[in-house]
Amino acid sequence: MIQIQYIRDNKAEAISRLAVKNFNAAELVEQILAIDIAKRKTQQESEALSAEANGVAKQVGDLMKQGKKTEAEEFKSKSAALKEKAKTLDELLKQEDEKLFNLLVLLPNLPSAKVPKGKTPADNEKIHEEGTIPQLAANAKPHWELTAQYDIIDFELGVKLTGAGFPVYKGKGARLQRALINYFLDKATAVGYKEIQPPIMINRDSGFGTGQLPDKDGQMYHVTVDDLFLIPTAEVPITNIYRDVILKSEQLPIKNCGYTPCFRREAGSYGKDVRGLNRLHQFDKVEIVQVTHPEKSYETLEQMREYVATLVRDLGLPFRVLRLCGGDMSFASALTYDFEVYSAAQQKWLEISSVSNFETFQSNRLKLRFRDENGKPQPAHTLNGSALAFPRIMAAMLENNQTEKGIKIPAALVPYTGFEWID
RNA sequence: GGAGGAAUGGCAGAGCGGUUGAUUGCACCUGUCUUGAAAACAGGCGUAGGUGAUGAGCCUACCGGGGGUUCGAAUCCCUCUUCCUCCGCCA
Repeated sequence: MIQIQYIRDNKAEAISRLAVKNFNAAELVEQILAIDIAKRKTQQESEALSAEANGVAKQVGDLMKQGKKTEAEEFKSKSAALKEKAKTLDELLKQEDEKLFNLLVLLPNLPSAKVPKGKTPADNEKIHEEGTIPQLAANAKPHWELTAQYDIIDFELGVKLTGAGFPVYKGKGARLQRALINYFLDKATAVGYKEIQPPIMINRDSGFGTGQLPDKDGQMYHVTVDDLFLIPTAEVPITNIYRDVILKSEQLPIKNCGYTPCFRREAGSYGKDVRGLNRLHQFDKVEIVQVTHPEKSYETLEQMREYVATLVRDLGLPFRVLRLCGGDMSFASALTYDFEVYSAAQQKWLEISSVSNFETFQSNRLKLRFRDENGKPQPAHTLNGSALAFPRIMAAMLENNQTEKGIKIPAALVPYTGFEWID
């Protein structure tokens, strides 16, 4: 969430920056500032009354000590009257506070200066492309045919057990999945990320902290009896570790990683884009999360981008990196890079990672702060990225590496799979 | 699931209706002393909001969360959460 102080001081700038995200903030900002003024006025009046009442109550105490009961009674009723007045004001203050908060959370994060203008994915800026797109034989198959042919992922069985979008990995498919978990975690820990194994259900406070709640609750699976949510990404629990925490500056940067299954309802998305592994309700992912000093976050973002690039490169997959335009960015992000791999049989680019800097947007919600040089708490910056999301990596690997004699496992993974071919 | 007990500042631990934002110890910071360090001594050391110049100062709120009683609550009552002990069940 954006800090009210920023909006007070930089109204015009806030509006124009949000316009890059195609968000028309003018009216909302006006409402926010109006309520902010009203709220502060109420607060001042209420606090003045409280101060007076506190003074009177103290006098009651003093008089009681001196045994002047009659006089004390006088002050008692005076204090009671003050309290009555303050109560009404407090009621109003509470309402105004809530109203302000409810409006404030409607504002998306401000995009950084580098974010290109644009409305659709077509406006994203391609900043990098590497690897060669394999020329497949004419009879090359999409991954959902390959998985059936080699009996490594069973979509129908998943439908039987659970429903569409919950595939069952079998045999070498399951082993390959397990290899990816270990491979990506080993890579991440080797460059200094601490491995975390978090709960895969989270409460409302956590959902709010990283920005999934209140607005995107429909995208998460909700365990209603306990009011818990299945995580859509490990980002949620791993970042919420630092909710309500004031870090020492020497603790920064914090680098965490974690493997978890991820659950997404993906309500309303059907059709050919969701075929096979392209879009699932449950999938596996290794996530990297960092908490940094505000001055270091963009440097860190580039490091994370380069790290993710090494992962894709080592798997031998052709990929490209996009800087997302304002219209395609998430609500909470200030700058996002998407990684896409080319899935040669489907002949399309599939998103396999998203690396973002949230600046203080999540920190403000989380109350995640660090003590600066002067010992004062101020919000830290949070970042995260997929490193990587498995299903589409799997799809591209299966399709791009298919041969007459089977599917070739990338050399980097062989120590983890224990086999070179799926055949 | 049942029965008890507890939750106070970074940690430990007082306070159980009236200058208590909160005794004290440890940790931490500054100063004196010292060639330097330790020790000793002196002082400082929470968060948020408001006001003010994003200073000093002042005001308000916060002793697990929420609500209540009272002129006044960390202190009394209700409720929720978490932890501990005992019983039951169980991977």
